[in-house]
Amino acid sequence: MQLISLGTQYAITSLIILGREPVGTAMSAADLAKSLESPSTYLSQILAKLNKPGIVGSRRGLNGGVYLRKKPEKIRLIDIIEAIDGSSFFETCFLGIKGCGDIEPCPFHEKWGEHKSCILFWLEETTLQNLCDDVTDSWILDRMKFDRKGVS
Amino acid sequence: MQLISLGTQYAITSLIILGREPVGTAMSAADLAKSLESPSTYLSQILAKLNKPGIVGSRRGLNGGVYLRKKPEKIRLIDIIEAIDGSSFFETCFLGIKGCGDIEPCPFHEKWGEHKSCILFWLEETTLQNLCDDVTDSWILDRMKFDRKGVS
DNA sequence: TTAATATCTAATATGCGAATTAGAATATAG
DNA sequence: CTATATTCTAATTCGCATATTAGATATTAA
Repeated sequence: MQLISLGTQYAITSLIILGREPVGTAMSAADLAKSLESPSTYLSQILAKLNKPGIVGSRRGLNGGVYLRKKPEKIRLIDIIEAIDGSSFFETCFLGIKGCGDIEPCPFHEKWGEHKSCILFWLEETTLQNLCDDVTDSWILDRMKFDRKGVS
Repeated sequence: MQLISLGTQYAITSLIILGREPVGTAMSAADLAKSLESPSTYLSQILAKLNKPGIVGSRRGLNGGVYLRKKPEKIRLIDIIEAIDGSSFFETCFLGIKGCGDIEPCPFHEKWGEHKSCILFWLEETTLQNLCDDVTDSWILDRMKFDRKGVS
């Protein structure tokens, strides 16, 4: 059991790597995938889902790749999660009872609602910038497995 | 995405129904399954997992079934969840980074840890008795789809 | 214009939890 | 003892999220 899917985990880690470069810097899905040890075309598909909400853009061809379209402080964690997983986690009943709601609540409705709100608030206020700030250089270097051009 | 599995949802609802009867009252998995609209042998397997931790016992044969072995106020929600789903939710990293921990934390480690602790505390202090108390008669009747012997 | 590099798209495969099924074992009532 | 009700066990099937693959399309550098 996980709150977010594997695909979203890949996406967030990719964006943390991307977010440490100047906005607009492109990285290929293949390079990012090498870092994450994930299949590159699969990562490509995942990152493409961040295109519609305007989080990233992409360029085909030589020196192309995926790049941020917003400043990291404008990208909220919840936006990334919703783009890929949707918002089902925040909408479903703890007991899986259909029809559960304020009118006919299951015995978990109120308390579980509080917990969900608490998590939701956190995901809304946390930005990619916060994540990039929290990450140590050694942590990120451990995950930069590709050869960066121009970096010895 | 869900915090608990479908099987655990079935188990909790079954126990709520059982918990409203005197301790020791047996109900067949088939009857309970009718209430939950779940396959009965599947429910049987799920409820069997509550046997080892001493939450329920079972009797084969005519008038047999599954019965509570503890008072509802002694059965904690967390015990039910761990018996079926295990405790992976409370042990895994938000980002799925292996090696994530206090020593080499991922950028979510601390905050996510707080949220998990908060939920864990709730699941530890909530008992089956609490759930049975919170449930309204009409709610439970909606879920009692089988013919109860001796009840008109 | 050509070769190399990438994304994009869609179809397919894989793996795992969920669900089903069939039959064996056990208990009870009469 | 027999018929019936029930759990127990293990094998199988199903469905979906995850992952892979192949080919089309686009871009750039030279």
